[in-house]
Amino acid sequence: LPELPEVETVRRGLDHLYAGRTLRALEISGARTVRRHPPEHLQRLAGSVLVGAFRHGKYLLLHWSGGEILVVHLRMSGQLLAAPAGSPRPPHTHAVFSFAGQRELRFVDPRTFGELFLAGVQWTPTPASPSVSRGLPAELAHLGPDALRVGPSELAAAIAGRRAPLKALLTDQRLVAGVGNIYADEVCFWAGLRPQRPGGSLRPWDLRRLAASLRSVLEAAILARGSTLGDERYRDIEGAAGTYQFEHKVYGRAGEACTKCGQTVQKIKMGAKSAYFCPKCQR
DNA sequence: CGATTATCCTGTGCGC
DNA sequence: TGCGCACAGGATAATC
Repeated sequence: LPELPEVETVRRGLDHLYAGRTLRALEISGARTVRRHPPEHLQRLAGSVLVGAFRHGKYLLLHWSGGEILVVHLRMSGQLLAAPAGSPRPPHTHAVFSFAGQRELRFVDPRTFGELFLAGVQWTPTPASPSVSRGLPAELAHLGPDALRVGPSELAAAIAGRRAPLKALLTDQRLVAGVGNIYADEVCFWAGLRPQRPGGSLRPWDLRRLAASLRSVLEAAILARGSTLGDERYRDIEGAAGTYQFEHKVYGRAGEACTKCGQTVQKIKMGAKSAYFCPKCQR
Protein backbone atom coordinates (compact mmCIF):
# COMPACT_ATOMS: atom_id res chain seq x y z
CA LEU A 1 0.00 0.00 0.00
CA PRO A 2 2.11 2.70 1.23
CA GLU A 3 4.22 4.59 -1.25
CA LEU A 4 6.47 7.54 -0.60
CA PRO A 5 3.76 10.02 0.51
CA GLU A 6 2.20 7.54 2.95
CA VAL A 7 5.58 6.49 4.35
CA GLU A 8 6.61 10.13 4.72
CA THR A 9 3.38 10.84 6.62
CA VAL A 10 4.12 7.93 8.95
CA ARG A 11 7.70 9.16 9.35
CA ARG A 12 6.54 12.59 10.43
CA GLY A 13 4.16 11.02 12.91
CA LEU A 14 6.92 8.87 14.36
CA ASP A 15 9.22 11.85 14.72
CA HIS A 16 6.50 13.93 16.32
CA LEU A 17 5.23 11.33 18.78
CA TYR A 18 8.28 9.26 19.65
CA ALA A 19 11.54 11.12 18.98
CA GLY A 20 13.30 11.79 22.28
CA ARG A 21 11.39 9.02 24.03
CA THR A 22 12.97 5.96 25.62
CA LEU A 23 12.03 2.51 24.40
CA ARG A 24 11.24 0.47 27.51
CA ALA A 25 10.43 -2.90 25.96
CA LEU A 26 9.56 -4.57 22.70
CA GLU A 27 7.67 -7.70 21.82
CA ILE A 28 7.99 -9.47 18.50
CA SER A 29 5.21 -11.99 18.07
CA GLY A 30 4.98 -12.34 14.28
CA ALA A 31 6.88 -15.33 12.97
CA ARG A 32 7.77 -13.61 9.69
CA THR A 33 8.18 -10.05 10.96
CA VAL A 34 11.96 -10.18 11.42
CA ARG A 35 13.50 -12.47 8.83
CA ARG A 36 16.97 -11.14 8.08
CA HIS A 37 18.44 -11.96 11.47
CA PRO A 38 17.27 -13.60 14.70
CA PRO A 39 14.36 -11.55 16.08
CA GLU A 40 15.98 -11.50 19.55
CA HIS A 41 18.59 -9.10 18.19
CA LEU A 42 15.97 -6.36 18.35
CA GLN A 43 16.07 -6.59 22.15
CA ARG A 44 19.30 -4.62 22.13
CA LEU A 45 17.17 -1.53 21.40
CA ALA A 46 15.53 -1.70 24.84
CA GLY A 47 16.61 1.29 26.91
CA SER A 48 17.60 3.35 23.87
CA VAL A 49 16.15 6.71 22.95
CA LEU A 50 14.66 7.21 19.50
CA VAL A 51 16.87 9.92 18.04
CA GLY A 52 14.83 10.45 14.89
CA ALA A 53 12.91 8.84 12.07
CA PHE A 54 14.24 9.04 8.53
CA ARG A 55 13.06 7.70 5.20
CA HIS A 56 14.52 6.58 1.91
CA GLY A 57 11.96 5.65 -0.71
CA LYS A 58 9.43 3.42 1.02
CA TYR A 59 11.84 2.42 3.80
CA LEU A 60 11.71 3.95 7.28
CA LEU A 61 14.94 4.27 9.21
CA LEU A 62 14.66 4.70 12.97
CA HIS A 63 17.89 5.95 14.53
CA TRP A 64 18.56 5.06 18.18
CA SER A 65 20.82 6.59 20.81
CA GLY A 66 23.00 3.46 20.83
CA GLY A 67 23.77 4.01 17.14
CA GLU A 68 21.47 1.28 15.85
CA ILE A 69 19.24 1.78 12.84
CA LEU A 70 15.93 -0.08 12.76
CA VAL A 71 14.67 -0.43 9.20
CA VAL A 72 10.93 -0.83 8.61
CA HIS A 73 9.17 -1.62 5.35
CA LEU A 74 5.37 -1.74 5.36
CA ARG A 75 5.09 -3.49 1.98
CA MET A 76 1.46 -4.20 0.99
CA SER A 77 -0.51 -4.09 4.20
CA GLY A 78 1.74 -2.94 7.05
CA GLN A 79 0.80 -0.17 9.45
CA LEU A 80 2.55 1.55 12.32
CA LEU A 81 -0.02 2.70 14.85
CA ALA A 82 0.37 4.72 18.02
CA ALA A 83 -1.80 3.71 20.95
CA PRO A 84 -1.98 4.02 24.72
CA ALA A 85 -0.26 1.12 26.47
CA GLY A 86 -2.66 -1.67 27.32
CA SER A 87 -5.42 -0.69 24.92
CA PRO A 88 -6.82 -3.57 22.83
CA ARG A 89 -4.49 -4.58 20.03
CA PRO A 90 -5.87 -4.95 16.53
CA PRO A 91 -5.71 -8.32 14.77
CA HIS A 92 -2.38 -9.06 13.06
CA THR A 93 -0.33 -7.06 15.54
CA HIS A 94 3.12 -8.60 15.04
CA ALA A 95 5.35 -6.25 17.03
CA VAL A 96 4.83 -3.81 19.89
CA PHE A 97 7.28 -1.13 21.01
CA SER A 98 6.57 0.15 24.50
CA PHE A 99 7.86 3.65 25.15
CA ALA A 100 8.21 5.64 28.33
CA GLY A 101 5.04 7.57 29.04
CA GLN A 102 2.64 4.67 28.53
CA ARG A 103 2.67 4.95 24.75
CA GLU A 104 2.88 1.94 22.47
CA LEU A 105 3.82 1.71 18.83
CA ARG A 106 2.30 -1.29 17.05
CA PHE A 107 3.34 -2.93 13.82
CA VAL A 108 0.19 -4.40 12.28
CA ASP A 109 0.35 -6.34 9.03
CA PRO A 110 -2.31 -8.83 7.85
CA ARG A 111 -0.45 -10.01 4.77
CA THR A 112 2.87 -10.31 6.60
CA PHE A 113 4.91 -9.01 3.66
CA GLY A 114 6.22 -6.15 5.78
CA GLU A 115 9.42 -6.51 7.73
CA LEU A 116 11.63 -5.03 10.41
CA PHE A 117 15.37 -5.46 10.72
CA LEU A 118 18.38 -3.90 12.34
CA ALA A 119 20.73 -2.48 9.75
CA GLY A 120 24.23 -3.83 9.75
CA VAL A 121 23.45 -6.90 11.82
CA GLN A 122 25.55 -9.67 10.33
CA TRP A 123 25.50 -13.37 11.03
CA THR A 124 29.27 -13.14 11.27
CA PRO A 125 31.00 -9.80 11.74
CA THR A 126 32.73 -8.35 8.72
CA PRO A 127 35.12 -5.83 10.28
CA ALA A 128 36.55 -4.05 7.30
CA SER A 129 33.46 -3.74 5.14
CA PRO A 130 31.79 -0.37 5.16
CA SER A 131 28.19 -0.70 6.30
CA VAL A 132 27.07 2.49 4.65
CA SER A 133 26.75 3.26 0.99
CA ARG A 134 25.59 6.69 -0.17
CA GLY A 135 24.66 7.37 3.43
CA LEU A 136 22.41 4.32 3.53
CA PRO A 137 22.71 1.01 5.33
CA ALA A 138 24.28 -1.68 3.15
CA GLU A 139 20.92 -3.48 2.96
CA LEU A 140 19.44 -0.47 1.15
CA ALA A 141 22.42 0.26 -1.08
CA HIS A 142 20.58 -1.12 -4.11
CA LEU A 143 18.01 1.70 -3.95
CA GLY A 144 18.16 4.63 -6.30
CA PRO A 145 17.92 8.21 -5.08
CA ASP A 146 14.80 9.12 -3.16
CA ALA A 147 12.08 10.31 -5.53
CA LEU A 148 11.84 13.66 -3.72
CA ARG A 149 15.56 14.27 -3.92
CA VAL A 150 16.23 13.07 -7.46
CA GLY A 151 17.31 15.82 -9.84
CA PRO A 152 15.84 16.23 -13.34
CA SER A 153 19.06 15.19 -15.03
CA GLU A 154 19.43 12.16 -12.80
CA LEU A 155 15.88 11.11 -13.59
CA ALA A 156 16.42 11.69 -17.29
CA ALA A 157 19.56 9.54 -17.22
CA ALA A 158 17.61 6.67 -15.62
CA ILE A 159 14.93 6.77 -18.32
CA ALA A 160 16.63 7.89 -21.51
CA GLY A 161 17.57 5.08 -23.85
CA ARG A 162 15.60 2.45 -21.98
CA ARG A 163 13.24 0.16 -23.85
CA ALA A 164 11.14 -0.62 -20.78
CA PRO A 165 7.77 1.12 -20.30
CA LEU A 166 7.85 4.39 -18.42
CA LYS A 167 5.76 3.00 -15.57
CA ALA A 168 8.10 0.05 -15.07
CA LEU A 169 11.03 2.47 -14.90
CA LEU A 170 9.29 4.81 -12.44
CA THR A 171 8.43 1.94 -10.11
CA ASP A 172 11.89 0.33 -10.32
CA GLN A 173 13.28 1.12 -6.87
CA ARG A 174 16.84 0.70 -8.15
CA LEU A 175 16.36 3.71 -10.41
CA VAL A 176 14.23 5.95 -8.19
CA ALA A 177 13.05 4.99 -4.71
CA GLY A 178 9.54 5.65 -3.47
CA VAL A 179 7.17 5.49 -6.45
CA GLY A 180 4.61 2.68 -6.58
CA ASN A 181 1.55 1.79 -8.59
CA ILE A 182 -0.69 4.73 -7.66
CA TYR A 183 1.78 7.56 -7.96
CA ALA A 184 3.40 6.19 -11.12
CA ASP A 185 0.00 6.47 -12.84
CA GLU A 186 -0.68 9.93 -11.41
CA VAL A 187 2.77 11.21 -12.38
CA CYS A 188 2.33 9.87 -15.93
CA PHE A 189 -1.01 11.68 -16.16
CA TRP A 190 0.42 15.04 -15.07
CA ALA A 191 3.35 14.55 -17.42
CA GLY A 192 0.95 13.82 -20.31
CA LEU A 193 2.71 10.53 -21.01
CA ARG A 194 1.24 7.05 -21.37
CA PRO A 195 2.58 4.56 -18.86
CA GLN A 196 3.46 2.11 -21.62
CA ARG A 197 5.69 4.58 -23.48
CA PRO A 198 9.22 3.20 -23.82
CA GLY A 199 11.60 5.26 -21.71
CA GLY A 200 13.79 5.87 -24.74
CA SER A 201 10.94 7.47 -26.69
CA LEU A 202 10.75 10.43 -24.32
CA ARG A 203 11.99 13.76 -25.70
CA PRO A 204 13.86 16.29 -23.55
CA TRP A 205 10.66 18.27 -22.89
CA ASP A 206 8.89 15.05 -21.88
CA LEU A 207 11.63 14.33 -19.40
CA ARG A 208 11.40 17.84 -17.97
CA ARG A 209 7.63 17.51 -17.52
CA LEU A 210 8.12 14.11 -15.96
CA ALA A 211 10.58 15.42 -13.38
CA ALA A 212 8.31 18.36 -12.55
CA SER A 213 5.26 16.06 -12.30
CA LEU A 214 7.06 13.60 -10.07
CA ARG A 215 7.89 16.34 -7.61
CA SER A 216 4.53 18.10 -7.66
CA VAL A 217 2.44 14.92 -7.35
CA LEU A 218 4.48 13.60 -4.44
CA GLU A 219 4.49 16.96 -2.66
CA ALA A 220 0.73 17.38 -3.10
CA ALA A 221 0.15 13.84 -1.86
CA ILE A 222 2.27 14.45 1.23
CA LEU A 223 0.30 17.63 1.94
CA ALA A 224 -2.86 15.50 1.73
CA ARG A 225 -1.25 12.95 4.08
CA GLY A 226 -1.33 10.20 1.48
CA SER A 227 -4.04 8.15 -0.23
CA THR A 228 -6.46 5.97 1.74
CA LEU A 229 -8.24 3.69 -0.73
CA GLY A 230 -11.52 1.89 -0.31
CA ASP A 231 -10.15 -0.91 1.83
CA GLU A 232 -8.92 1.65 4.40
CA ARG A 233 -5.63 -0.20 4.76
CA TYR A 234 -3.55 2.93 4.85
CA ARG A 235 -3.87 5.03 7.95
CA ASP A 236 -1.37 7.42 9.44
CA ILE A 237 0.26 6.68 12.79
CA GLU A 238 -2.69 8.15 14.67
CA GLY A 239 -5.20 6.20 12.61
CA ALA A 240 -6.33 9.06 10.38
CA ALA A 241 -7.06 8.53 6.69
CA GLY A 242 -5.29 10.50 3.98
CA THR A 243 -7.21 12.58 1.44
CA TYR A 244 -5.14 12.43 -1.74
CA GLN A 245 -7.43 9.71 -3.14
CA PHE A 246 -9.91 12.51 -3.83
CA GLU A 247 -7.32 14.13 -6.06
CA HIS A 248 -6.51 11.02 -8.10
CA LYS A 249 -6.86 11.81 -11.79
CA VAL A 250 -6.58 8.30 -13.23
CA TYR A 251 -5.71 5.67 -10.60
CA GLY A 252 -8.76 3.53 -9.91
CA ARG A 253 -10.95 5.66 -12.21
CA ALA A 254 -11.36 3.27 -15.16
CA GLY A 255 -14.53 4.02 -17.10
CA GLU A 256 -14.93 7.47 -15.57
CA ALA A 257 -14.54 10.73 -17.45
CA CYS A 258 -11.14 12.39 -17.37
CA THR A 259 -11.48 15.52 -15.20
CA LYS A 260 -9.43 17.47 -17.73
CA CYS A 261 -10.85 16.45 -21.13
CA GLY A 262 -13.85 14.20 -20.50
CA GLN A 263 -12.41 11.18 -22.29
CA THR A 264 -12.94 7.81 -20.63
CA VAL A 265 -10.07 6.73 -18.39
CA GLN A 266 -8.63 3.40 -19.54
CA LYS A 267 -7.32 0.49 -17.51
CA ILE A 268 -4.74 -1.81 -19.02
CA LYS A 269 -2.66 -4.70 -17.74
CA MET A 270 1.06 -4.12 -17.52
CA GLY A 271 2.59 -7.32 -16.33
CA ALA A 272 0.83 -8.32 -13.14
CA LYS A 273 -0.30 -4.77 -12.32
CA SER A 274 -2.94 -2.49 -13.77
CA ALA A 275 -2.19 0.89 -15.23
CA TYR A 276 -4.73 3.69 -15.63
CA PHE A 277 -4.45 6.54 -18.10
CA CYS A 278 -6.40 9.06 -20.17
CA PRO A 279 -5.95 8.23 -23.87
CA LYS A 280 -6.42 11.86 -24.90
CA CYS A 281 -4.36 13.71 -22.28
CA GLN A 282 -1.57 11.17 -22.32
CA ARG A 283 0.46 10.30 -25.40
C1' DC B 1 20.43 -7.61 -20.54
C1' DG B 2 15.52 -7.20 -20.09
C1' DA B 3 10.73 -8.63 -19.87
C1' DT B 4 7.45 -11.70 -17.85
C1' DT B 5 5.96 -15.09 -14.00
C1' DA B 6 5.73 -16.98 -9.62
C1' DT B 7 6.03 -16.33 -4.77
C1' DC B 8 5.38 -14.70 -0.13
C1' DC B 9 0.15 -13.88 2.68
C1' DT B 10 -4.76 -12.33 4.20
C1' DG B 11 -8.90 -9.87 3.14
C1' DT B 12 -12.46 -8.30 0.25
C1' DG B 13 -15.65 -8.08 -3.34
C1' DC B 14 -17.65 -10.02 -7.23
C1' DG B 15 -20.27 -13.39 -10.14
C1' DC B 16 -22.74 -17.46 -10.07
C1' DT C 1 -26.01 -17.26 1.92
C1' DG C 2 -22.23 -19.52 0.29
C1' DC C 3 -18.55 -20.83 -2.63
C1' DG C 4 -14.66 -20.06 -5.72
C1' DC C 5 -11.99 -16.87 -7.98
C1' DA C 6 -9.68 -12.52 -9.12
C1' DC C 7 -7.38 -8.91 -7.28
C1' DA C 8 -4.92 -5.58 -3.94
C1' DG C 9 -0.63 -0.04 -2.47
C1' DG C 10 5.54 -4.38 -2.97
C1' DA C 11 9.88 -6.67 -3.67
C1' DT C 12 12.61 -10.34 -5.30
C1' DA C 13 14.15 -14.66 -7.34
C1' DA C 14 13.69 -17.53 -11.16
C1' DT C 15 12.87 -18.27 -15.97
C1' DC C 16 12.58 -17.53 -20.73
